Amino acid sequence: MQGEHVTAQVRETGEIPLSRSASWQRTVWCGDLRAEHAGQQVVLNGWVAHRRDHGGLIFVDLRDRSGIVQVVFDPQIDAEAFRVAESLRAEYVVAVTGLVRRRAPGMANPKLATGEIEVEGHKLEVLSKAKTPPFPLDRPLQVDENLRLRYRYLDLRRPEMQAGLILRHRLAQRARQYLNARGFLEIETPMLTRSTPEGARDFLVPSRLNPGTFYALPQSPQLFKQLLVMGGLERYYQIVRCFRDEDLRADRQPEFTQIDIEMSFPTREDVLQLAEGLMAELLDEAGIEVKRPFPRLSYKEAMLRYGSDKPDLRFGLEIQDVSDLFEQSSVQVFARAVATGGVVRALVLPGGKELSRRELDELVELAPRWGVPGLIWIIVEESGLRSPVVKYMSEGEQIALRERLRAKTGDLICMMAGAEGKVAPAMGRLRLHLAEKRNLIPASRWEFLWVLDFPLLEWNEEERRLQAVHHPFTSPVEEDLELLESEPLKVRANAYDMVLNGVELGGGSIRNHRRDVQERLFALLGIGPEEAQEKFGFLLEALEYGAPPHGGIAFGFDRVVMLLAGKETIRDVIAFPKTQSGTDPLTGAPAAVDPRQLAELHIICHG
RNA sequence: GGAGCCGUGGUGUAGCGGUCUAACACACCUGCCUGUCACGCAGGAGAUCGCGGGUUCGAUUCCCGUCGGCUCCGCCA
Repeated sequence: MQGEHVTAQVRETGEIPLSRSASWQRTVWCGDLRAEHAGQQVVLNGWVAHRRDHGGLIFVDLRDRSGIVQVVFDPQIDAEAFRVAESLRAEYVVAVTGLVRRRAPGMANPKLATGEIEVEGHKLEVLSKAKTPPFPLDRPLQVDENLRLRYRYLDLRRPEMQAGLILRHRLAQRARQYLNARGFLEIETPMLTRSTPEGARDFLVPSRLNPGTFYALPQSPQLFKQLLVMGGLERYYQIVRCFRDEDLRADRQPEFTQIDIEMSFPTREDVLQLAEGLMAELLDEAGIEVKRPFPRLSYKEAMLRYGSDKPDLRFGLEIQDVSDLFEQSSVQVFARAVATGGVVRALVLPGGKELSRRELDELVELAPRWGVPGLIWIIVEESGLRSPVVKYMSEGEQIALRERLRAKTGDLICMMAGAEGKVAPAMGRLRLHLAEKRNLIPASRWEFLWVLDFPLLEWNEEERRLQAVHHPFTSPVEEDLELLESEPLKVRANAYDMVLNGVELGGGSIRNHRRDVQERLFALLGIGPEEAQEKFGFLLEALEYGAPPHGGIAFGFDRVVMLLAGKETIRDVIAFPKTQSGTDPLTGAPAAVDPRQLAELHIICHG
């Protein structure tokens, strides 16, 4: 890029080149100008951000990717340039030739990086006129997102949007640099691949050459990266687009980007260290220092203490088990829960006495939406506990509860009882709800953690079968291997998830490199020998030709950028994202196609 | 598949059964203005209140449906 060269020269020598090959081409970027450049002749290219017309003097804020600089047009300096400046409007694209000069004392603008100087306009050329933009580009944004997406090229001119994409670029480069330095090779994998059972819904691509058959876009390059290490490439990475045809969320798009990593002969520890190092590097790029090693929690402990497999550790409100205190209780919901193998869990909101009766009732009403029938609140008063249920609780239970929870006067205790699988996540929701409501989440903290020892399998009630928690290629923990057929739900996986501030950033595992184990897993997942052979035969076969032990991890790159850019949705760090209904208002995708195209693809559409 | 919130000049909002002939700010247009930087001043133009139906003497306002956006649940190995 010529512009980059311009910048390099300016930064290294402070000298701005006199000209480019064409007279209107920039010799320096707007945002690079400083007091040291005063007295130098420059040519600027950019967009008119603002025009302030004082009648006899016109100020123009000229914007390019690097920033904004003020250009002054004075009829006594150049009458022709002044005349052209009078015709300028917002977003006109111009070339300005002029002289950098220090602003008069008291005239500097501390809000601008270039505020010490301004450019005296000598020549002004309009390269491109512009209609009035449909929404303002110069102030904190509050515009319907549909409109922003329809005019994405305008939205992208906003410095805030550019900052997100620039950070994204820098993070991607830093990741590559880190992995390159550790012997990882960036290798591309197919976008047109085969659909496999398990996992998310695939996007399908019809094959013209093979009527009635379809490619699938990859949900991730999982199998290919395993085949690459089996192919002896040892260390692989890719910053790669992945596709999943599921419903969208603020942090989920149908196409998204992963930093995908796989290596040969690693221990779990090797992968964790590599991943921590990578994240530390990326946060450093964003000017954030992180504490290492990252704390680790087992899945079980995470569910107990935080009611989530991706706990937000920026605040407390830890959940505690109090089942044992209520085995014999006259509080029926508690006693019955314990008697039927369930649990009683509690958390303390310090100072929660401030909540109004109305707010407490609201919590009770929310409980069913979190999947449990109810919630019991107890306020710790100086005189004792106050709660609708307190009359059923014995003196001993009250004392034991307070001591166990270390609840102080003025605190609120929230409790739920029932099956552990229901209560734990509901308590997790409650914990997040209270933290948000009470503003307990500090914005500028960066709390990483690893969640380890996930179960390998879980029961899918709807399909009445076992399914992989992570994916079917994850290996079981060695000691648990013998339980695989007898007690499959107790088998732990060699898997790990990295969490930052309650957001799942990435996950991975040590894979199966033994065919027999992989086949046993397929069998448990209800994939019989024939189906396994048909759909995964290539993998099973590869496992027989000297597959090294291997494992890796993949990060949701959009989420990393989102968090580091301080955004609330990954759409703000993706140049051209889709709406929640999966459409692109800019291009109109998805759209109907010509019947001839369908015919060629051997496709007939219904409805 | 489900729940919630939103939809009013170009943008963001106010109005929540009748002086609404729809208000305000910004943007836009015209004029004035030589030190502004979200310039200022004066004037002007610009809206079938997302769409369809219903209730009512009367609907931007209430109800139902529908479309679109967002948030969430389900879903996302």
